[in-house]
Amino acid sequence: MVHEQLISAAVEDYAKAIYELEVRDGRARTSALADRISVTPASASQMVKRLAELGLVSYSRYRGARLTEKGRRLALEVIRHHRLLELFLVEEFGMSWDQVHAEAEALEHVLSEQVEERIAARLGEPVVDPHGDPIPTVTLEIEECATRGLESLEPGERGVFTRVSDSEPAMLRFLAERGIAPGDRLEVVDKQPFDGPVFVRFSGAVEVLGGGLARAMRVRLDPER
Amino acid sequence: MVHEQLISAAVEDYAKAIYELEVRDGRARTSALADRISVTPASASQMVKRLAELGLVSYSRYRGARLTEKGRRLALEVIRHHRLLELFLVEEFGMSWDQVHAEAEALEHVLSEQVEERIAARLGEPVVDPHGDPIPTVTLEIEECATRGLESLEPGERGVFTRVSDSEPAMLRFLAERGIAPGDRLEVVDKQPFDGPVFVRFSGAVEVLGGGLARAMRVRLDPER
DNA sequence: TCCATAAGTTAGCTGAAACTAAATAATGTC
DNA sequence: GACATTATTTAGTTTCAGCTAACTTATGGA
Repeated sequence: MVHEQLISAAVEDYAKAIYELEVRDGRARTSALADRISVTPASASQMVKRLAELGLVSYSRYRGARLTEKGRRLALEVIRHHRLLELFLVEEFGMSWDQVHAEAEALEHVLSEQVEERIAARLGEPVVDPHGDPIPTVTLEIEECATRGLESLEPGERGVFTRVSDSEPAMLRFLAERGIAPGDRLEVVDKQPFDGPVFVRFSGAVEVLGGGLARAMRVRLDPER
Repeated sequence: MVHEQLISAAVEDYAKAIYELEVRDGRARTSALADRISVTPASASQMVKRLAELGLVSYSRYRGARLTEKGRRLALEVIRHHRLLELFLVEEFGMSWDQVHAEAEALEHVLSEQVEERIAARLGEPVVDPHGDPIPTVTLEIEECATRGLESLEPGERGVFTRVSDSEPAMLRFLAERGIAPGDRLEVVDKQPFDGPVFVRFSGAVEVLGGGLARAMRVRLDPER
C-alpha cells in the first residue's frame, strides 16, 4: 500500500492506463497507450521503458507492456482513489456525472491513505462508482466482470448497461439527459453496419445511439434468467 | 480567479511562501524563502527570477522579492485552498490538527474552483482555519490582524492566542494535548532570556513553553478592554 | 512470398526545477 | 573606511517527461 521509490503522477497515469487497456484489449499497445495519455507514441515507448526499470511492467520491445504484480497494485491503488473520489464528489457535493472525472484525475495522485480511508468509510465502503466501474477494495481486490461493447450486440440481444467510459463528458451528459444510468436493462432493437447507430430499448423508450457512444457503453449480457 | 499562463505547483508554492514571509517579516529574503520551500538559496534565487518573468513579483537583484497584485492574488488563492482544506479535513473527517497541514499542502494545488466552492459552502463560508489563520474570501479579501510572537511579550502582558504555524506537527500535538487552541486568552507570567522558556497562564494553569514554540505562537495583544 | 503500410523505437533536443561550486554584493564591526 | 562574514546570484549540470525526425520491425494483401 506504500510505494518504496516515490512514484510520480506521470508514472501512476501510465500504470493506470496500461491496466485499463489490458482489461479492455488483453494487452497494452504503445500507440493505444499514447492515445490514452495524450502523448506521442515515442513518449509512451520511452516511459514504458522507465516503468520496466521501476519493476512495474515487463516488456520486450515491439510487443507491448504487461503489468507486473507490483505494477498492477499501483494501478489498482490509483484506480481506487479515482473511483472513490468520483463517487465522493457526486454523493457529497452533488456534482454531476460528467464533471467528476476531470476532478478525480487530478486529485487521485495526491490522495493520502488516510484521507482515502476516511472517504471510503463515509461512503460505506462502496463497490462501484457513478459510472458503474467496480472500485478495488482496500486490499486491492477487484472483480472485473466480463462486459462487451454495446456495438458488438446483435439485434434481439439483451443485457444490463454496466459501465461507460468516464472520460467523455459529452457522452455522459447525453446519457444523463435521457436518464440512462448503469444498472438499466436494455435490448438491442436494430443496428446499422459500419459503426452506424444502434437502436436500443431502455425500459420502454427506444434510443438511437451513435457508433462512438455505442462502443463506449459496456454491457453485461443478460444471464437469460 | 483563473490563471492565464498555467501556473505550476512549484510556482504556487513560491508565491504562497513569499506572501507569508511578507506578512511576517515585511519582506521575503531569498534565504528565508529557500528555507521555507526546502531548497537551496540558489534555487530560490532562480525561481524568483522566473516569478518575475511571470509578472508575479517585482524584484531587483540582492534585495528580495515583492509580490505584485497578480502575485498576491495567486498566493491568496492557494492560501484559501489550503485553509479550507485543513478545516474540511478536521470538521468533516475528524482528522487531527497536526495531520491536516501536510494533506492540504498536496491537495491545494489541484483543487478546482468548483470543489473549492462546494467545500466553502459546506463549511458555511468560514473565516478562520483550525490553526487560527484567517481564510481569504472568495474575492480574495483577507484581514491579517497584527500579531506578535509570544516570545516578544514581557511578563505581565496579556493577549489572545490567535494563530500558530501549521507546519510543525509536534508543536500542534503538544498544544492539543494541553487543550490549548486559538482564541484562548493568555498572560505571560515570566520568561527567561536567550530564547529560553516562557511561562504563560492559560485560564488558570501555567504552562512552560520552550523558545521555539513561543516564537511559533502568534498573539493578538489584549485591547485592554 | 514480397513489400507497402502501420506500429514501435531510437536519437537528439527542450523546458522545468532542482543541485553544487564559484563569484559577487551587502553588512556590520572595529 | 577596510575587511571579514553573510547573503545572493551566476554558471554549469542533472533528472524528468515531453517533443520531432529518422529509423526499424511487424503485419497483412496481392
